[in-house]
Amino acid sequence: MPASPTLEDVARAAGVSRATVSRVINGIRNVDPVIQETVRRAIADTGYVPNRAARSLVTRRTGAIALVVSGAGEESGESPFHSQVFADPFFGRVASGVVGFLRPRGIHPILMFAETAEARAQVIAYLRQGNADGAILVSTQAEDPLPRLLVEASLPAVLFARPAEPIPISYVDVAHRTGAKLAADHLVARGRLRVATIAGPLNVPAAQDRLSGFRDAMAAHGHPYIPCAEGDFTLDSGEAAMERLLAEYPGLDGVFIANDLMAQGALPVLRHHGRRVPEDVAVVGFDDSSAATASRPPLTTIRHPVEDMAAEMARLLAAHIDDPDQPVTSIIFEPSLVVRDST
Amino acid sequence: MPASPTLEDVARAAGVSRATVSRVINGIRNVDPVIQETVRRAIADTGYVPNRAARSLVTRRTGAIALVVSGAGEESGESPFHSQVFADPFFGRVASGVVGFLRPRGIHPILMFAETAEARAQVIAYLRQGNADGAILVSTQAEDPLPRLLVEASLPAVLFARPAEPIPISYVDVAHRTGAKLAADHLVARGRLRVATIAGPLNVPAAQDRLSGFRDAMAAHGHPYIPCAEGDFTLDSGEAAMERLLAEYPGLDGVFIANDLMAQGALPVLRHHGRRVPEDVAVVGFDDSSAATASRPPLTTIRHPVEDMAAEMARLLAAHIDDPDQPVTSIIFEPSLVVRDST
DNA sequence: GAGGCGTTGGAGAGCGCTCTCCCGGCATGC
DNA sequence: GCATGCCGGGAGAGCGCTCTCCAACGCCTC
Repeated sequence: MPASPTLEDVARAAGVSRATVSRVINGIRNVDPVIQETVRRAIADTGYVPNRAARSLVTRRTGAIALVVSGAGEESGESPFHSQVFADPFFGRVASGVVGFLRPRGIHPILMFAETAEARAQVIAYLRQGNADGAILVSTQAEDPLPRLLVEASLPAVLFARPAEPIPISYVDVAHRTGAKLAADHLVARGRLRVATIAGPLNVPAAQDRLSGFRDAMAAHGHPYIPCAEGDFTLDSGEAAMERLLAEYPGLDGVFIANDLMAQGALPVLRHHGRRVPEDVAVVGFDDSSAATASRPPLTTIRHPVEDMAAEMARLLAAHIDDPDQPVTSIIFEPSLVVRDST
Repeated sequence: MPASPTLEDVARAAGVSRATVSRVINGIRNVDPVIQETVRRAIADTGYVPNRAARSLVTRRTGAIALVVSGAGEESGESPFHSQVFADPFFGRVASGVVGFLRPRGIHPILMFAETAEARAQVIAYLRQGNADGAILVSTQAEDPLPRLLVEASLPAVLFARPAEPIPISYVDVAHRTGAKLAADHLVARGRLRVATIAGPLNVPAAQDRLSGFRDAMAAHGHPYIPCAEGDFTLDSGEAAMERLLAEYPGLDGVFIANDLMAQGALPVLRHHGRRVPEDVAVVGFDDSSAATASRPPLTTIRHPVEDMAAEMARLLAAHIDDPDQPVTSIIFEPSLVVRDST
C-alpha cells in the first residue's frame, strides 16, 4: 500500500509551503485565489486526505462526540442490552435527530453502550483519551452513575431527561405532566369514565411525572382514583400489567399507558380478553414511537418531539465544547397529542 | 481546566525517562520490577491517561473499527433510516456479537449509517482519515456500492452476507438454503399440504436463496408448486404480502416467511381473516430475532447464529488489519430450527 | 520618495507519543 | 585479564498537522 500523501507532498506539488496548503484547507486567512486554485488541484491530484490524528494532536479536538446509551445490563442471556436498545425505535429517533444536526457540521457521532461498570469505565476512558470531545447520554435506567462520573471528570455532556439526582449537567426533557394531561383530557373527551393506567418504573422521574400528571388531570375532571399497574417500559411488562389491570378492574373502558411499547404489548391482551379497541377500551400511549404505528390498531399517543430534542442536545453539547464555561441549562419541550385508531 | 498530564510529567514524577514510562504502559521489553512499580504509582498519582491522537499518529492505528449499517435511505419522512435500523432487533444481535469480541480487546466499535451517497462518502473519508482501522459492513440493500468503494480504497473490511456482485472482500454468511430446507421439512412434518411462502426482496441474494432453497426442499417432498408473495423484510410488507397470499390461496395451511419481522406483520392478518395459528395455518419465520418472541403466538423460526457471525466478522477484520496481506475468505454458518407455538 | 500599514506567504516550533539507536554495566567465556 | 554478549535504561528523531511569528511586498499618505 502506497503511503498516503501528506501536507508536505501537496505543498511540494503545488510549489507552496505546508502552511499555505493548511490555510487553504481550513479556510483561514486570505490566500491568493490563484494559489488557492493551484493548491486545490494539487490536493485532488495527490488524493490527499488530512490525517485526523495529527490534526487532533494540535487542535485538541477530534470532531467526534459520543452518543452513549446507558442502562442496566440484564445479566441474564447473552448481552441482551444491545438487542434491547435496537428493539426500541426511540433510539432511532434520537440517532436521527443527532445525526441531522451533526452531519452537516462534519461531526461524527460514536455510538457507545454503557450497560456495565466496566463499560462505563471504558466510556470515561474513551473520552479522557480524547477520542471524542463530549457525550450525549441517554439512560434507560433511573440510578445511572454515568452522569455523575462525567461531571466529575469535567467532560462536556448533555443528558436526555432530567437526572434522578440533581447534578450540574445540561439536559433536555419533555413536559411529561403536560403530555399526561393531554391523554387525560382526550380520554375524558371520548367519554371514558372508568379509566386506568399502566405506569413506567416509578424510580424513573419521567414515569413518575407521567403518572402523577395523569392522576392530577383526571382528578381535575372529577375522577379522584385511577388504578395503576407498574411496568418497566418493555413490551412484555405491558402485557403483564394489562393482564393484572383487567383481572382487577374488568370494567375499565380507557387506559393510559406510559409508553407505546408497553401499549403494543397490552393491545393483544385486551383483544384476547374480548375487549375491542377502541369500542370497549380506549388506549392512549406515549412517545409516538414506531411501535405506535406498528400496533393494531395504530395507537393514539403523546408525541415527544424526540428528533428535535436530540438535535437540541447535540447543539447544546457543541456549545459546551466550544465554550467550556457555558452555564448548564435545561430545555423542556412541549408534547402533543396524536390521535389514531385506538381511541 | 488543568492540562491533563503527559508522559513527560509521569516520567518526571517517577524519575525516569519518557521511554521507560512508555515501555511500562505498553508492556514492551523488560523493565525492572522496582521501576515498574514506581512508574505505575506515578501514573496513578498524576492521573495520567494516554493521548490517543498522539499514539495514533505514530502507530498508525486507532484501536477503533467502524460498524457500518448501509442501505437505501427512503427519501420520504424525516430520516427514517435510523429508525428502521433501530426498529430491527437484528442489529442488536450484530452489535452484541461485535462488542463481545472487541470489548475485551479494548477496540471500540463506531456505529455509522450509510444511507445516502453523501453518507457513504463520509464513511470512506472517515476511514481514510484514519479514524478507524477498518469496517464491518451490514447492508440492508442489495445493490450497495459501499463494498466496492471500500475495496477500491483498499480499506480493510468484512461484510455480513455475500455481496450481490462478486468482489474481493471477506464476508460471513449463513447457509440460507439449509435454513429454508429446515423450514420445509418442519412444515411437512407438521402435515401441511398447502404451503406458501413470503419472500424477501428478490434482488437480495439471501432472499433468493431462502426462496429457492424452500422451493427445492418442498419439491423434494413432492410439492412442485409453492405460491410466493414478495415483501421487503419490513413488518408492513409482511402484512401486505399475507393479504395477497390469502386472497389468492385462501386454502393455505402453512407459510414460510423469509424473516420474522414480516411474519410478525403477517400473524394479525391471518387472525383477522379468521385463521387460527397454528391450528389452521402454521407459520415459520427466519432469523429468530426478538420479533419472533414478541409475536403472538411466538414464532417457530430459523435461527441464525447472528452473534457468532458478528463476532467472526470482528475476528476476520482484526486479522485483516493486523496483516493486510491476509487472503479474503468467506465463512458460512449453519442455521437451526427453533420450534415455538406458531407451528 | 520615504515611512507606515495591510496583506500574503514561509519558517519552524511544537502537540504527545513510539521506537530505533546507543550506551553503560554486569555476567560470562577463553 | 580482556573481549563478548546481554539486559535495562536514556536520548532523540520523527509521526502529520496547526499556528504563531516574521519577512517580503505592494500601496497609500504626506
